[in-house]
Amino acid sequence: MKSYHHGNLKQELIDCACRLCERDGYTKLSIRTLAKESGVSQTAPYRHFETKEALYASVAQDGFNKLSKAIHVDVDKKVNKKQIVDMAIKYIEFGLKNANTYDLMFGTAVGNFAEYPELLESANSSYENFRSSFSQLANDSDEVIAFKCITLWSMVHGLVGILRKAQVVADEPMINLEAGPMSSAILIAGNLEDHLDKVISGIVEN
Amino acid sequence: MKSYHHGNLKQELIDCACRLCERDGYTKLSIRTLAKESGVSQTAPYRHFETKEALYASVAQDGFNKLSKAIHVDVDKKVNKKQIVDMAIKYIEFGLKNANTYDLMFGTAVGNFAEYPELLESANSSYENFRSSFSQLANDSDEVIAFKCITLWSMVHGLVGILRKAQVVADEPMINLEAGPMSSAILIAGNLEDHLDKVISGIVEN
DNA sequence: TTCTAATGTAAGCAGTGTAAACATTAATGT
DNA sequence: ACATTAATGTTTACACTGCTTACATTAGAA
Repeated sequence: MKSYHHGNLKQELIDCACRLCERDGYTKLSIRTLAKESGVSQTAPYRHFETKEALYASVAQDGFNKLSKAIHVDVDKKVNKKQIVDMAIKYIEFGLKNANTYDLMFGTAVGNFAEYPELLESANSSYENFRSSFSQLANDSDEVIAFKCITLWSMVHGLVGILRKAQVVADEPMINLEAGPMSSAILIAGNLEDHLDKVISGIVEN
Repeated sequence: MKSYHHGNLKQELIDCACRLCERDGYTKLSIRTLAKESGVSQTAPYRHFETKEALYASVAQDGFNKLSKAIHVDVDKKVNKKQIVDMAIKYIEFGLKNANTYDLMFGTAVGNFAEYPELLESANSSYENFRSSFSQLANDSDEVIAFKCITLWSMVHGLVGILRKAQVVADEPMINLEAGPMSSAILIAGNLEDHLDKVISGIVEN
């Protein structure tokens, strides 16, 4: 016998939404199916999410939290270039393995992060994770650190996008590139570490 | 008095779709309003586009054609680094000024370009435009050219994404960045040419 | 214990993509 | 020139969507 009140609906909706978004892409997600999945009436989710965008925001937030973990570098030991390269690789792997969630985090489905303070916080926290690694690398001014940081971020972010467009599937051998534009992305994919090492050297050594 | 047959419906639908997609974002576009706009019944578009995705493909194709024009470099004169920097700037400007169309070109709304040969052709042609400039820059092997090319592409592609997330509005002063993550993107935006010059030097000079 | 706010349900609106059956007309083959 | 066919348009309808409104239940505060 189930009670009238679910008890933990909000979290269950978020968890379920994260799963479905990543599996089918966020466009396929409907609030109704989500409600059904949680065994609740089709309008119940609206008690916890004013709009569908608000639900997306929660999924995106969860994505940023996972990204933070994925790219985390132990800052106790002194940070060197190799660790930055590792972080970049981790970032790219995250983007490729969680492609649909990544869309939600960096696409336009959530228009304005400022409307969702928790999401904004998580996003900024991911950025801060990224940034703090740079801050330990050299005695740069804050501005230089920020500059290097945003340069690398846009670099890896772009790589995620291009590698996906080249139809690379993360945990498969890098095949099936012939049909897509930018097939030469395979040149990078096949030498990702070398590639990043080279580019990051350029950024780090100013 | 209007005739039963429209005469030029397909092209009119594409033109209208391009306009509306860029104005409101492709998610807001409905086939019905598109049909109404062209003064035709709500299912008439299906005689020209099997699915909504096929319509998106046409809009994306148009986007790639425009991109090709935007980044075109006169290859008669010898290509130098400055021209590559210019091209990169043109690319980024295109991405920021045609943000919604850009989403269609590089997002997941059109899943597999191979299903739309004309789109694939236009996309590859844009890439070829990009590539040919590099091929004139130095006596590199095809592989090295492809490598440099895809490196720069992912770079500018990433910048477009990050600058947008930082809420930069292309033809406005670079303001309103405080609320977004990665606000430091302004550091790049404010020095775009310098930034690109530096990064491109690293790529070009191997 | 009573009252109120939080959380759930039921019914329904306006809008969507798209399929099926039918209407009109342009193009084509004899 | 005429008949046939293929292309292009319309009508109707289905299943689905996000979301609103009015109402039901219950948990927690007064």
